[in-house]
Amino acid sequence: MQQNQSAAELMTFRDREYKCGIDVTLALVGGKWKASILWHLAQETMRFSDLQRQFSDTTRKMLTQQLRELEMDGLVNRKVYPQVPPKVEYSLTEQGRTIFPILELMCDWGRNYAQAGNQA
Amino acid sequence: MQQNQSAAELMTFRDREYKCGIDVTLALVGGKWKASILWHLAQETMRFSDLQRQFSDTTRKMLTQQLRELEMDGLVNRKVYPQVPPKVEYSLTEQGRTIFPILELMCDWGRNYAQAGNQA
DNA sequence: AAACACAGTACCTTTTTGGAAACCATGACA
DNA sequence: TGTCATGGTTTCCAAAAAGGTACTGTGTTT
Repeated sequence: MQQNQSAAELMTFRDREYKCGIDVTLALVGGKWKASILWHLAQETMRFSDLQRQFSDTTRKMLTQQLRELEMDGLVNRKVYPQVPPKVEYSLTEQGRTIFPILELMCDWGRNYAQAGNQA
Repeated sequence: MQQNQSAAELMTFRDREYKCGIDVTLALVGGKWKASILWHLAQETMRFSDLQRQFSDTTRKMLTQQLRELEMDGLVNRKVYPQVPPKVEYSLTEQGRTIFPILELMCDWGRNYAQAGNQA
């Protein structure tokens, strides 16, 4: 009497098990920066230094860490131009683009929430 | 040349500032349990003990903590019946229900991702 | 020969989150 | 009188996430 929508199928992702797609999604984009990074990359391909400017309140280390994980998870492309000084461009993969509708809703919902909250 | 969609307006929520609605949304439901809790409550009102059964891999402490925060944030109702043994029912508020479309998308997207990933 | 630009890496510390185990309050019930 | 059920709280500890600072590599320019 408890298997209504997701039934008994467990999902596996990076050696962990998840009962629900929501948890998989959060594992992929639930950190402090990933969703925003994807959102920005959805607007345009960006170099590492562009991202640094956009996310000026984080460190290079955090950015590269998050980008590496997004890349491993197949959501982001990393293109290195063999030149000096280096040039590296980040963009969304096909799969990365499929998450856009969620980000859009999250963006609107959060903004509405903040506005409503401030009026109360 | 950088203000395309969210412009210069900062959002405030619980003494913190956010540049983007996405970050607000993640602050509200981005933890390890909150999104799932909302998802379950969207299906039906539940007593605390029901939630404990559904989330058998977490502790009472975490559950109450998350529920309290969701309540403070206006997403969840807590109704106490004055009887012994106690009976407490949790349900979504109006505002809590507005997040349902996001959760639905997240559920589908995560499930698709997990399936596709397992075939690769 | 020295300095610069870009895109990092390495190492270490701090903060946040999650979790285990024990304790509490109350009225009903045996 | 003692036990049970429900819905918690408290304290302490471990793990994970995030952050700070310094260092690296390499062609090009000065």
